[in-house]
Amino acid sequence: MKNRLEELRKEKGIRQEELAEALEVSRQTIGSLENGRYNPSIMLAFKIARYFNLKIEDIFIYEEE
Amino acid sequence: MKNRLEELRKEKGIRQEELAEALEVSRQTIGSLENGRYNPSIMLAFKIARYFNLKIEDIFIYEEE
DNA sequence: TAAAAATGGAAAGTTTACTTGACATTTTTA
DNA sequence: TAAAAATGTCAAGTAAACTTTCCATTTTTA
Repeated sequence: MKNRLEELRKEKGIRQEELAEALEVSRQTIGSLENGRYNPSIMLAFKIARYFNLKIEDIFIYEEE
Repeated sequence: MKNRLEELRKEKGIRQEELAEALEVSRQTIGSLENGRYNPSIMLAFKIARYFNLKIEDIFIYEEE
């Protein structure tokens, strides 16, 4: 799964740490998502989508495997 | 988080086991999702949405806490 | 209405999403 | 260009999403 997190965060002009605080997760979690080390839980995906005013599908791009 | 899994599955007239096979998870996973014992991973949520030809947000209803 | 099929759900184990802490590298700013 | 800020990433621990196995209960069918 790919995602547009880094791109969207930079559009907003905020740091990983600020996004992490807004979403109530650690900075490392944001870094790990941006760099594809793992996928978000569905709860976190919902929080991210709400934060950016987008649908989950607009941020996270599902790919088989 | 609430979801419409049971409702959608019954509309299709299929058993938990059939849905489980289609999604490549165990029957217990389907049962656990339908009965709210836990939330799906985002990968499974994507598979479910694709199976029913819906958006994740049309199946899983995010609620705070 | 008895047998068969479907569902509910617990227990114990594995994997993955998360945490905190620490330190190295890269980027920005003074 | 040196210091400060931001990011990358590892390690070790916890939590939650899965698995398989098993058995009880409910629903369907013959």
